Amino acid sequence: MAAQRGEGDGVVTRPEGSRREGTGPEAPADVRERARAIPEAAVARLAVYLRVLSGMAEQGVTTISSEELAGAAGVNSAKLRKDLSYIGSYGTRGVGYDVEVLVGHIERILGLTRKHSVAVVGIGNLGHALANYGGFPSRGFPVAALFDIDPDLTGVPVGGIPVDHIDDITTVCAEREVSIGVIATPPQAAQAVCDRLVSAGVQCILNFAPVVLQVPDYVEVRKVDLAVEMQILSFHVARRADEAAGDVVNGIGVDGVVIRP
Amino acid sequence: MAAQRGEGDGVVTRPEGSRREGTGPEAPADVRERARAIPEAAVARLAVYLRVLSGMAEQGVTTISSEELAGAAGVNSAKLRKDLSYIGSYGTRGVGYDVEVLVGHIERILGLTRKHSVAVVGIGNLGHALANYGGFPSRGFPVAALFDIDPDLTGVPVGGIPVDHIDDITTVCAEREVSIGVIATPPQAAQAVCDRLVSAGVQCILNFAPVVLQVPDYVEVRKVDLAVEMQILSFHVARRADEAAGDVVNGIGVDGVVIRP
DNA sequence: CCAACTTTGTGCATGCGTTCACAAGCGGTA
DNA sequence: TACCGCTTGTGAACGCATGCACAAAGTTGG
Repeated sequence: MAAQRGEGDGVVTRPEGSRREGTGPEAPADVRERARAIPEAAVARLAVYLRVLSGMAEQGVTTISSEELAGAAGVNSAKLRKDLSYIGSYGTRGVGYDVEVLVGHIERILGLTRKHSVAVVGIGNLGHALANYGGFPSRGFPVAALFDIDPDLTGVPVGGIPVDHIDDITTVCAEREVSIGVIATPPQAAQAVCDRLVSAGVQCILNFAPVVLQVPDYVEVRKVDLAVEMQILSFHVARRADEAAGDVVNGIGVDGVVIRP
Repeated sequence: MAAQRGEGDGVVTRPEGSRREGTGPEAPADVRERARAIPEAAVARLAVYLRVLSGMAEQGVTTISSEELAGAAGVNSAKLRKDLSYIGSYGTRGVGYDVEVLVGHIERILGLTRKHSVAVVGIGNLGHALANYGGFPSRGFPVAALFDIDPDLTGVPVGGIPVDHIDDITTVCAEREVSIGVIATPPQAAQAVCDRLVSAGVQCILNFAPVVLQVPDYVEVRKVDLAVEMQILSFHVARRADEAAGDVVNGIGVDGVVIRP
């Protein structure tokens, strides 16, 4: 047990849980890796900054201060500066940041200088919406392939891209160099689809199905779970209702539920 | 069997108030406040546990250990137990958790004992998908209203719900007691729609538009930004490519892009 | 009824992420 | 050129979340 080990290893702590691999010897954290050790939370915000900056650039803004950009992105200016400091020092003290320059650097860090072909699996309501979503191609994520298990759908183009049968995932993904897979299937099918994508070499997956996917360590999964989002909001609604009611009937929620055991 | 939300069980363990409060010369930790002090991250995970547990219940599982549940939810078992401890002590040592009981308590905490009517604004591709999405009503989030700015759409039902004009948001939302607003409009319209929802009394918003919404403090906003998700994945793709390429040609990415100037 | 075994609940330590506060650096101005 | 005001970049403090390890509590078997 490496209890008192304070430095050196353990740069990335992934959720261990149930992985399919044994405790394989990970790639040792090398030096270059550390330079790239940008907090996950910061990466998400960088994407937001990028969008704001792009909008600014379109409006002809050439320079922006951390205070302004932070306001537009909805964050604290200190946090913004720290986030930007992870990618380098590209501001000018006393002036601010050059919008164009910053856009370039963020795009580089986020890997947007190369195209990332996307495959969408599951052409139901959501799949249709995703296939037609203009936001993907316009931002460097061309939808290169669509898949469904329904033979009636295969061959029919959706949003200009023909639908292939799910059995062809491996070959089609390899051919079109798909690097990101989007799962928009019913929950029952999600894990199987995920497995196929992984065996087709896809290492990044965006999962809309309400299931917890089991993947090897080297695969990156992000999930968008509408039910979870709704329930988080529900929690806040309830909290608020309790607050309001709690002032009157201490300890008892509006619907009679005991709040404070 | 045990009443899921009986009024009688109120007593419940009140641990000898030995929670940490010595460190804080702050305001005396409000008691009711504590019940509410569930970390945001834990709330999100509770929703996941709930889904897993519901699935277990359907399969006839009556009891589950923290280890099993944690595995199915993709988290560490210690974290799971800590998350559950935030909502109370409902497990049995040596045995595990009663699935039904746990489901009941999580639902109560998440506020799922009451219905939360949802309004979807913007009936484009995504709006259609959301209106037809079965996951909402089945989980206690009935879609009570749809809105769009296009007069051609108003009146036409989508997924069984008629579309109202966006100008009627205030009255319709009040009538149907909408508590959660979903914004699926183009980015340009999002802030205006948001403002209307807020003035209609909606305090929780789920935003799919790629903009940072400005709202009063008392309004809770959660955002689902596909572009950001894709860019985070892109970041990981790039990081990986750098790793691979960096070992061979230091500083130069596989496609010739300079990675570390 | 006791002993051995299982699993929860939680105190504590660790590490990450956020915020504060300020020195360093740069442009403008006299 | 020298000074002044503004803004960046970052060291350090703080707070929250995570993971570990174990006592407490309950069950099972003899």
